Amino acid sequence: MKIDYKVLDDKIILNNVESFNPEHIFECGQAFRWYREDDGSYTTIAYKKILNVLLEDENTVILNNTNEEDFKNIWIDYFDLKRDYSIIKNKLKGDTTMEKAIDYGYGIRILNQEPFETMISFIISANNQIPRIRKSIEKISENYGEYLGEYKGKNHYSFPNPSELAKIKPEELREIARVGFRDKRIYDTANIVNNREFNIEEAKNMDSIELRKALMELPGIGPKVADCIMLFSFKRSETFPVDVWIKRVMEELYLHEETKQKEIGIKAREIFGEYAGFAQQYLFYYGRENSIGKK
DNA sequence: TGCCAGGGGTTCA
DNA sequence: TGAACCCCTGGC
Repeated sequence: MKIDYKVLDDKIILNNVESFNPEHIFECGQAFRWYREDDGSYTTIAYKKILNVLLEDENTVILNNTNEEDFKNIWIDYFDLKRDYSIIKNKLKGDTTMEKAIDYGYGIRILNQEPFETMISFIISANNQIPRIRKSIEKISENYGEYLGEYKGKNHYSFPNPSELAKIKPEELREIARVGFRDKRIYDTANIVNNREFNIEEAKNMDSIELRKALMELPGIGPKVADCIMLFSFKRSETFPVDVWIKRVMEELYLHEETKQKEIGIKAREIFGEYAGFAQQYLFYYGRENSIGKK
């Protein structure tokens, strides 16, 4: 798929983009490190860069604070820009529910995030709340990441790499980042990744069954967290993470009865097939923003 | 004001 | 299968 863009100063201007809305992308639950600015744009930290994303108009997106080299090396893949989302949408629009969800979150794209950061972030997410998860990740970055600079009046830091985080003792993580009982899980997983017992580069080449199994052997990673990591940082778009929100949405809109988590994952793959991961994001955003299934 | 439930699940018995 | 779990916020 051809990408229509031009470079202007420190900006990349994306023209004629379909399916790209920063609000949908960042607030559909896949990422934690973004900040909504006063002008409605989003500033995000990834791959040791500070990037600002503005929806200029219906068909134009501006990537601020970057350059063509980073665009080609990082952001095209990060934003999944080579993928034609109209194909996915057409494939998924088999029922009125999904049609509504897609119309609502039409600008969602699944980001390709950094595996290690994604692993730790979703370990933190267990039995936790989004504002607190974000705070913990921010504290970890501030204290153990690299200073990247200031943007729009705020200092930004990279997420620490495995060798940096592996050094931090559980007690300190708990104290500084307020991660609670997840402290040891983070410490242990960071060390396992750091000493290559779990090798991220090798993991990229595993088939999905093997990868899921390997991830679930890590402390703090169960079925749901493993699925999130696979979908958001290992490009496994057939994966359908089942959290409490998706459980409610699926039960209310598709299954019409109480169903076990594992069963929901299986049914979802039957219904949505190879694009189950995209379906999950559309449903999550639609369901959560509209409080579907909430008692 | 103060108490209590509940949260992007995982782990351990 | 079920209880426990840090911590924090929102609701009463």
